[in-house]
Amino acid sequence: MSKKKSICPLAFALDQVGDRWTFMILRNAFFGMRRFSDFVSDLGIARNILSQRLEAMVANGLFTIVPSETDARVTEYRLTKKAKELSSALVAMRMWAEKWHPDIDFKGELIDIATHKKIKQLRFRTTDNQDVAPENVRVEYAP
Amino acid sequence: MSKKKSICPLAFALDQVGDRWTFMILRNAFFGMRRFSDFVSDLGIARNILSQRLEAMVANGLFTIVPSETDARVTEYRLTKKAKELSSALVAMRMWAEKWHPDIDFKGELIDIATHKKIKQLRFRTTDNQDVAPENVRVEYAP
DNA sequence: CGGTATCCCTGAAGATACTG
DNA sequence: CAGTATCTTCAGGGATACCG
Repeated sequence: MSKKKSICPLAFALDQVGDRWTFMILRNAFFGMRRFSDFVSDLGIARNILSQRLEAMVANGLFTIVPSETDARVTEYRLTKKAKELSSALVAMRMWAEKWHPDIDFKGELIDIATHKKIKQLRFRTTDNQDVAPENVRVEYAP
Repeated sequence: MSKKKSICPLAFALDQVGDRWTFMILRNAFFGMRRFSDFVSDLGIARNILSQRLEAMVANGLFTIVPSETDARVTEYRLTKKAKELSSALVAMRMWAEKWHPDIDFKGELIDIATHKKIKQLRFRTTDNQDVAPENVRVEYAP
């Protein structure tokens, strides 16, 4: 490994969330998990490691620490907007896994909370709001 | 670490592409890279590690090995459809990085190859083709 | 060219005990 | 409860030499 300041956005993103534990922590957080001990017991992660990850995630603006309103001794890790917007990437990975491994019995389904219908595909939009299929998206470099 | 057969689709996906090198290899492959030595020299990855990764990726159906048509001695790693469809997830991560770190000078831009317009947002669609914004997508569990 | 076979070594993860 | 502080282990990565 050992990459310094990479100009690749993907590498950059991976610097922040490319770690396996970070992903799993995020996943649990998306499901409403907010407390240190809950992460420990659910993920089976060592306390010191979790501590490191959370610290980094706070530093990267993925979590904000908030004292619980109900119990003063309890601290809550709340997802920031930045973190929440990463869910699209996780959803994309989930859809991919479901599509290519239909044999596996995954739990849960992606739904639109407004209409309650199942999510089937991912799309993109141009700056002028035109629909674009994923396979038509490319990275282009200016000379 | 140490997760066996996890029922979480995200964990499952990470088992296949959750490794840093795998991500970078994929990225390069999306840009047309196909040969062993090219990955070695561009990524700076150790040969044995690259070998391991490629082997796993072939086993997971991300690459197919094809003898080069131009040079018989050369082997090509070609992305499968499965791998290509993962690009959506990478694009999502790229968009996220660009949005939240506009200060960074990332190279290249996402464009629609049909109209050549810039890609701005990611959307989803329900099974009956209705548009859904990312923030309205949730995972729901059946009792 | 496209790997395989070794050896080494570091850094990340785990376990555990302790603290505010 | 939510961490911190240590200690230890081990596997993953790097370097290098070699092979078909």
